[in-house]
Amino acid sequence: MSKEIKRDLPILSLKIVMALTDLTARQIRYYEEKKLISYHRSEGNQRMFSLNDIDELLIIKEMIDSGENIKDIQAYRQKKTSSYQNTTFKTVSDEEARDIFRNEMMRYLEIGNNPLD
DNA sequence: CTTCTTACA
DNA sequence: TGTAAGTA
Repeated sequence: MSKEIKRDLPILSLKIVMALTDLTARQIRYYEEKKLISYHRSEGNQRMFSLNDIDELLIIKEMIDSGENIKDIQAYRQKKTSSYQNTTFKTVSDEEARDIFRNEMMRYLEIGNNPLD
């Protein structure tokens, strides 16, 4: 049996996520509305989050705090999702994965979305 | 008590 | 984004 934690399992309540990310319920729901994050519901239409969701929320929070447009982040995620099929995977740690994701996000936001163009 | 949606400031 | 209102 694996001792690995299933980080993609939605088991966290909004309250916990708020405490873990320092985001308000309003912000989290807003990000969801803008499709900045994928979401899952459970009994009673309650939002449930996974550990991976926490990571993405933290990243998005940084993006927004650093003044990025909702639209750019949204565009990035759509592109990301649609190009997953023929991707070569290699084993990386969660920390590496988060780092890679953040860099990709940063790079994407810097290229082709420059207001000065 | 916690969360949800809708709507207004 | 915050918050009030009426629910589930």
